[in-house]
Amino acid sequence: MAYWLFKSEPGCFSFEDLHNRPRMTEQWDGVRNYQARNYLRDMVKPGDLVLFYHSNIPEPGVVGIAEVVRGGYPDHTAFDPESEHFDPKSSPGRPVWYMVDVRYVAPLPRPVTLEQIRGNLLLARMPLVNRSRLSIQPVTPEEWQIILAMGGMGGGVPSAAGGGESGGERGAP
DNA sequence: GCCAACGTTGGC
DNA sequence: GCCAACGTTGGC
Repeated sequence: MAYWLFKSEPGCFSFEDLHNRPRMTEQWDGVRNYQARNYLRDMVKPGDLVLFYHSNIPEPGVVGIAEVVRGGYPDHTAFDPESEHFDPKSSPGRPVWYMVDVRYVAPLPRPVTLEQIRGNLLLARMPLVNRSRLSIQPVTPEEWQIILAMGGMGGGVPSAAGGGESGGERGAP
């Protein structure tokens, strides 16, 4: 099981939008960067957990948790000339771009801002800090724990969606 | 809206 | 294969 950070511009697709989906799932398509593509195609697996990050806003940061429910499969929006993500280099026979499906899990009680992340030396190696343009990033278990603790979720991710955050709260590591 | 960082494209 | 030009991302 691995951890990831997915970035999205909330004006395009926000964590709340994911929450408001009827089944709270979303196809994470439109990624057009080879390094991010490699992660989606080869590494992102069902059951992996995702930090949902809002970019391009006055206070960017991690706002919630999602879960991967389907691993990498060809991004069909690349095949569609009508799509803004159309790419003639990609075809069903030889797909270039890949997507995954994610499910809403829970919001962070307190969003963790980029400023806070930059301010924590233990998070200095996150790509977010010095390679901010990568839209799909791996997160180490240590970074995961730290960010959840900073967000007021020190006890870990609630097992069920919908986030009853009472009960099993334990001390941060 | 500006600008720095960085990825991609295309000429040679 | 190099490198300049260009486009995009994203913080501020």
